[in-house]
Amino acid sequence: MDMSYQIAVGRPPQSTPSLATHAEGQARIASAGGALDALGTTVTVRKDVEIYSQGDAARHCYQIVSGCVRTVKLMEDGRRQVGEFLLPGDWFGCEALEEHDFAAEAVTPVVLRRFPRHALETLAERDARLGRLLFAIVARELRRARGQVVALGRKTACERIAEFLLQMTQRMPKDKTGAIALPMSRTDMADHLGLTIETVCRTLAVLRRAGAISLSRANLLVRDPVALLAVGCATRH
Amino acid sequence: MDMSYQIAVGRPPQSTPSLATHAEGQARIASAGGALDALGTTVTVRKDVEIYSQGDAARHCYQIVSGCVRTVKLMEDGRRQVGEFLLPGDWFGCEALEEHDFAAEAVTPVVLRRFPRHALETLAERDARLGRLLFAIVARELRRARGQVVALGRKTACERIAEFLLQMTQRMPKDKTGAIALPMSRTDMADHLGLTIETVCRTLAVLRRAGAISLSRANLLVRDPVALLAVGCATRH
DNA sequence: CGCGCTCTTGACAAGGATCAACACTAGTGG
DNA sequence: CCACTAGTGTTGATCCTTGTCAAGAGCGCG
Repeated sequence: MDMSYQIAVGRPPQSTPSLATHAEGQARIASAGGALDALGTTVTVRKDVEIYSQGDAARHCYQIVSGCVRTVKLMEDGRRQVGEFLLPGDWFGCEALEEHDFAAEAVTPVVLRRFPRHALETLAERDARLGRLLFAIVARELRRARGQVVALGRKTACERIAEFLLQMTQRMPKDKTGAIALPMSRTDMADHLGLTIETVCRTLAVLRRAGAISLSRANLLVRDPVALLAVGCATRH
Repeated sequence: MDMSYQIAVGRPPQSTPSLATHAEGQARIASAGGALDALGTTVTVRKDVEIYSQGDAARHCYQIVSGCVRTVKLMEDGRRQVGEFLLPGDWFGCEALEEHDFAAEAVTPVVLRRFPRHALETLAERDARLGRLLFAIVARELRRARGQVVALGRKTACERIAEFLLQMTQRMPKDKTGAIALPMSRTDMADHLGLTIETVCRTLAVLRRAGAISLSRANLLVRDPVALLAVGCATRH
């Protein structure tokens, strides 16, 4: 079987099986062969620099090699919504119709593979596997966006944060203690979860005091995944 | 040019040009010809009956002929989120990966065209235009979901309702006075907008008193689209 | 060492939720 | 045809989660 195009669902299977269905894996393409490689160019972007703006014509789409990217919608009055955080292996920008509706910015220094959309489309029409891959990427994005809709529409601050921490723990590489380094600031988290920085801080403090996590700045260790999963956030008060 | 597959963006061009970009048109397929017609079967569903459940294997996808459909996510404790309302011409269920993450239910009596997904996929691999159509449908869904994320994450109750009313006015057929008949209940609206019924009622009352709309039960007339667009919802109090 | 970040915590305000009562409408059956 | 009932919508009173405003703590960097 030709593996030059493949979708890996989830990271290398690691721990926490109860969350397996949450592992909204990244679609990636094995670098081995494929006409795709010839189309891409490698780009590096410094921290906090914009990759494209909202409203830009959608000429390229991207796959992350290393680093973390956020998608951002800015309202005229300055309110900000972070759509999602993207990690190595993740694709973004593929789904744009004519123009990008969100901007993309580097959360950390980032290395990307950049592909011209029209070339990708042309190739996809000759190679059905690539077509399926692109479709799966967008379908996965849609599922993730809908999960966020449920979180923002119907979950409490505590539930949103617990869910977010679990997701990040699934997606990020762990050190030997099982801890991860959150790449984004409190502001980014707040704007992703539809909260304020202060609420994020306070809720993290509650979870820490409850013994569910330990956290100092960026360094996060989920001590009690079950408690986080169960978050009616027992400490209702 | 072969028109058997086409994406019509927006309804027959009707009024309110300032919102043209909002008219997140429905992707539809002209009934004239196309191998697609042979694949579809017509289905009717009574009001409030489920078309598929969340968790169901995704065997079919659908296009609405008449009526209104909602997609619904139900949490274990009964909290409910309505993903979107779908109207004639709209597709749904195409984006599912393995199983549907939301249920689909008839808001009103509904007539559907139902297509087996695997047959659609097979056909799409031979006919690039159908492939592009399916991709565009999912991309459009994704854009809509992201708009909802911004609304739920960063907009006030009043802004969400104003935006919703404008969208519905764009998408629904108007009578000679320019009014529309909202197909869904207050509960559905509330669960779509991440609010309670009471807040929906009260906010509608505020907008009515401000002269921006007139509304009795389901009958809605937007009297002052500019005011609705501008909603900082002046009546902050 | 001190400046400028981001993060944290506290006090208070407010938007929206909850609880409760009532109004309106459509449907049902006598 | 009317009365009754159940469901949906509306409005009021009150509560609570989260936002706002403010001050301080911790950390990185020149």
